[in-house]
Amino acid sequence: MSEQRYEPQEIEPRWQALWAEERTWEVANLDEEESAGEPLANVRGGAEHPAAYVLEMLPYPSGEPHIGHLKCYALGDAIAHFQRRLGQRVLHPMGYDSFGLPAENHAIRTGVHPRVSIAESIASFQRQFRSWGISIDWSRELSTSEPSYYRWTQWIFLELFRAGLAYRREAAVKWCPNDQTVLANEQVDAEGHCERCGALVEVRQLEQWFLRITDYAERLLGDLDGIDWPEHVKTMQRNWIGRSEGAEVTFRCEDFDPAHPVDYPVFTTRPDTLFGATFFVMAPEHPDVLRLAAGTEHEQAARDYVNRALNETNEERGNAERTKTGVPLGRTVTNPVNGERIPMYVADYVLMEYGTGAIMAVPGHDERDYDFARTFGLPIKRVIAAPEGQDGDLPYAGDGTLVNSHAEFDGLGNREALAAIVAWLDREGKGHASVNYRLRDWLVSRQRYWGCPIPIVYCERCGMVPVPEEDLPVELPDIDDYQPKGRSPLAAAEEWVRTTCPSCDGPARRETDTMDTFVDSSWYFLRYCDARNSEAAWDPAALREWMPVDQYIGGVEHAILHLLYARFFCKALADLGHLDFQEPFQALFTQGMVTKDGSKMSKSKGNVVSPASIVERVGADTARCYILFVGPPDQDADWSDEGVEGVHRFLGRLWRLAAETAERAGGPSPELDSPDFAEGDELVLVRKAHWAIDKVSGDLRRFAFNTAIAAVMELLNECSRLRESVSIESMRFALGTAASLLFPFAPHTSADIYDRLTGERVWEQPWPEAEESMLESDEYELVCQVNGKVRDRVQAGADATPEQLKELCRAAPNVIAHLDGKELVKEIVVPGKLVNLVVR
RNA sequence: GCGGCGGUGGCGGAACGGUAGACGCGGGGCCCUCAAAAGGCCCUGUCCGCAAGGGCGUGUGGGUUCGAAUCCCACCCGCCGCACCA
Repeated sequence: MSEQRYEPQEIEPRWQALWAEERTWEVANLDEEESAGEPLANVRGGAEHPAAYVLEMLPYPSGEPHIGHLKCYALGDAIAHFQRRLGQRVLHPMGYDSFGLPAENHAIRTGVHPRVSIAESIASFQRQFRSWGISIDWSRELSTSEPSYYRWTQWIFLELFRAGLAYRREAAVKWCPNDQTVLANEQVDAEGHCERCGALVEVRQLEQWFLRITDYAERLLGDLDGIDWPEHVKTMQRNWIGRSEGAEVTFRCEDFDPAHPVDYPVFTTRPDTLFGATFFVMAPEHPDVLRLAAGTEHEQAARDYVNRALNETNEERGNAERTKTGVPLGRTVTNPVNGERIPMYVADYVLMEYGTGAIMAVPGHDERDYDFARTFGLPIKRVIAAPEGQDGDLPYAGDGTLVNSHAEFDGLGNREALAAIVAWLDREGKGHASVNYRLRDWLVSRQRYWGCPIPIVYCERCGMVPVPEEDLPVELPDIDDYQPKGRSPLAAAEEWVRTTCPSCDGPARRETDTMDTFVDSSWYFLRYCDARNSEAAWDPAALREWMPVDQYIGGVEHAILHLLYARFFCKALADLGHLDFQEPFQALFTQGMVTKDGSKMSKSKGNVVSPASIVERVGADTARCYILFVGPPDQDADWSDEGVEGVHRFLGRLWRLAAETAERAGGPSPELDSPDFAEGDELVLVRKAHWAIDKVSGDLRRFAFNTAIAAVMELLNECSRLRESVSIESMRFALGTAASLLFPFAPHTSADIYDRLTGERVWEQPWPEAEESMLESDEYELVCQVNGKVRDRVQAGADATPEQLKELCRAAPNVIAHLDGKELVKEIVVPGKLVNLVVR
């Protein structure tokens, strides 16, 4: 018998070539399949089989894939394979998020067109995905920077524009004075520096494009309840949306111009403390601040303060620890509930973006207002008394009884009073119940080259005009100079910019900003369903077949942005009649990071593990199994080369024992049935195989890949232990089962083993089912406890009655020793497990 | 500060309220070999003991229970997210 070596370098390319040749993982849409006549290999009976959509977040193709990609796709592939073998038609596509800053920055440095560098990266990603053996339907591959894709990104933008969901507005944006460009939020570090050049970022007022995601705040919040996502991701989204219930209350300013009083609404979550308002504060950005201060003794001070505040970074302003600053405006407003005139201030602790940009200050019951009042010597009034026995020191933010307010409300519990005061305000026309959100509209314009052009032209006569659908895509022109100079590099492409108005044929200019890349990735999962459609973004029938995504997989770093934007797109598109579902991702799995020596892999730390080198050394199956075996996939995992070796040894042992068994059996034979009349060691091994089927199936359903692989290891250990004492048939069954179970994790090795043993294709086999009778045995080890401590173990029959079990336990030698001279108080029997004797 | 997650051998990690430490790594011993690599077999929480066996053990302190890593209360530590959001 020849000694055989496990050689993944030979095995893996062989199976990859077969899968590529036969296009094994392609699935057709049902309508295409009917007309095409020739069903693809893995379309089993078409419509009879339920559709499943398994999707990993699409990669940003920069350089080469890293270990995090390997983990993500190994994980998704395991799920996709499992679902296929459960009889589902599985859509498992791949694409590239290929617009974006890294490619553009590379172009600025090297002069290489982003299209060229992106194409190289994509080629590298494709090569590696194939070398990892990921079961991808390549017929649906897409790249967001291709005109055939972004044509539809533009179409969606125009749909949103027509619905009023895309609009232009002046806003404060991040501006880098060195690079002369607006920056994406994600390009500004925590200290407010430009990620690229390190300059301190400024805030500028510029007209920008926004998407009206705030219209969807309530639905984005509410619909979280109906989707199967990790709780922490839902929590993050809830916090980000930041819903607050309260009231809008109007304060009137009459001393600015008594003939024309001005009303200033404020938002408060505590209208019950309205009687405690002793001053009023406006944000420095509030448009009326300077007008109010004009002509008062505070005019200059207010002007200086506003200027200083506007030039401060968010980081400085956002620091709640520092002493409160502000300047009086020399004006007063009237508190609507008691007619008191209270002074107005401007202070930077009030934010223009939240609520109305002005607040009523209640220093007795709000910590920030309290700090401000202490600094400026303003009155602090208690209007809520803490319950008996509780520390009610001011500022007191807890519940209690209203005091010092008004005869009508004093003595009420504050929650009750809140409702009563809001009702009163409503009746008097001075306020109403209101809900506020932290969520802001999504700024989508970028003064950047490598992005999707915004399909709008500006005409002197007609104003802002959408590009007609038949003229899409507005293609991104080639340019020579990628350097941003305070406006989009596209603005220099004069020939491209100059155009004619679609509406009046007069001279017009194109929008030169491009879209945030998060727009591109907010709908790509829809395009996969009908990726080659040149007539429309998708055929609604294709979406009905596949959407929503049954299992989405990716990193937590997208917990808010991408996942929130994609949800918003679906809701908006559904409202416009393009979709008939509200949520894109029915279930979400967030994978943990892969670290090295406990820290994040990075080039500067020199601790980067390259998937390509691992695959070259030990094979893709080892790499994939290791990364799933090392720990629960939602947790961070530390890369260990020794651990990789361990998994490699396991695959080698499995493969060698299988190859040897196949040889001993005289080559492959198709039947792989569970041997019927096994006994002794035979039975032990066959039972172990059925146990493994049961264990791996359950573990796969709950994404416990680490314990699933461990179960196959246990099965192999049992095979090794019993190799001399069991029949070739039992061994074939056990090893074939091991390969079958391991296929979702180590597809090449498993396919090879299964082929050697049976001559059949493991991916075409249905997922094995454990025989119920094989999961029970007629004897088991009964644990005998005395006072909850294990004292002995004895063999017990599966059908023994509780009485018999007690009897067995009492007779166990070491139990007898512990019962000596004690009084038996109680006997607990857990059939199949243990007996616990309680003694005194 | 608010919210979320976590704390188990030398290490990664297992464990429907029912045998704590599966599986793997690392370590030790042995076999094969002229030797090594590769491979195979055995041991491996800790302390006492020749052994049989026993004590102690899941961040800390309490509680519920016949029985707690698991449930409850209080606390300590670590990680992540948000943070002057009225």
